[in-house]
Amino acid sequence: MGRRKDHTREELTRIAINAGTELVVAEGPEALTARNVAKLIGYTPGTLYNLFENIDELCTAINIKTLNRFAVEIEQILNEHSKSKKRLRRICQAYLNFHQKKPELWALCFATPLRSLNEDYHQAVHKVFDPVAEALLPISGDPQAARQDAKVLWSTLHGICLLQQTGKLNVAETDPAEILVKRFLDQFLKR
Amino acid sequence: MGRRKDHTREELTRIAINAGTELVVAEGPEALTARNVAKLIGYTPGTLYNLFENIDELCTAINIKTLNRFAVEIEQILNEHSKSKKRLRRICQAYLNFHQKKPELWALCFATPLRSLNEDYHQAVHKVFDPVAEALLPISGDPQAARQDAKVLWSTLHGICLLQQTGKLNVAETDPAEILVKRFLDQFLKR
DNA sequence: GATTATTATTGAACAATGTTCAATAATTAA
DNA sequence: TTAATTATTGAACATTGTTCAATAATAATC
Repeated sequence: MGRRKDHTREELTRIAINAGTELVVAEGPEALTARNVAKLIGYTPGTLYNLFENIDELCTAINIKTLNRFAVEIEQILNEHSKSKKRLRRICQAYLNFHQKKPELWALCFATPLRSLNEDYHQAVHKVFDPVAEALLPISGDPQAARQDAKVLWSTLHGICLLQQTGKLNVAETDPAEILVKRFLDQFLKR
Repeated sequence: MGRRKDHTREELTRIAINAGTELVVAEGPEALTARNVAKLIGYTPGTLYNLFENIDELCTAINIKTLNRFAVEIEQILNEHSKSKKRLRRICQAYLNFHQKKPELWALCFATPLRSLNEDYHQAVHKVFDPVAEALLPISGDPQAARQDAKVLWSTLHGICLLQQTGKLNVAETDPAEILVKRFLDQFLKR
């Protein structure tokens, strides 16, 4: 078959991203292959390389969508609460909720090594990171400290979920992520 | 060629693990392929499958060696220091040092998804984890709290190094891992 | 409307991965 | 010396990512 032009380039890109997302949700990050995505959208692998430089770029595009959705959730939390500590606890809760409800998308976003992270990705990260740093401002003191604390907070959430999901810290007893995050926050916000 | 028997099965296993380690250190985790390792030790890929169930098992074997080395370092730290907080700060420092000096081995151990983690691996994790939980006992109060705090501490270190190495949290400014860990510890040990 | 130019899509190919396993040849046992 | 054992090979298969000339459907031109 030759030229079909059922969709614009932009439409097709969106279709591929959605199909990729479905694949990851249904079968995990390792199911995100060029052939799987192509088959699901009714095209051949070659077409995907018209839309994306490589498969990592498709992966990054999915992650950007994921981050943007999470950013909306954070925005809602900031609107619903005005106290800093309450905000932070709710954001952490939302993070854990995301990890629990969509572990495959979480893994694709945070536990899958990628070769290329473009500017769009870093922008999406900002939309998730900046509100956390802002919520920390009254607690940390100055902006620089708040941003550093936000990185620590983010890293801890990240690490707790990762070690739980990968089982790389399977010692005798297993503590739910919520318990560990609570323990962290109780001490972290004590100021 | 047929049967050579230059080495015992155990020797050959050790040789393969060492070769794999060298490969990872020199060229990163993605260089750890059956063919690369086989070539380096003067055998064919098939031989590796006589020694290991699959390539992940070789990967795990390397990680066990890495963890055991780190466990020795922790042991030394506990011998050199008796104060809990000093111990913990020095352990964190050693962790950061390991990450900085051997980023490829660190990545293989903590940032590479594996399909199988055997009992030997979890035992090696214990040798690194338990001393941290022990050092935390006077600070956390009871043993359960200490173990939970150890998981938090471990997760935070893990997260900070991972986000730095992968560049998945590249916001405007970059803070060295040491700064972030110090900020974490200052608050975490304030009790 | 016929012809030409453009381009979206294909599909076959290549290299590299993990993995298997019958064949083989060197060692060990009888 | 002969037979049994087994460590090692090497070729094969399936699956990856990726490339790119060929193709066929659309768009442009006359």
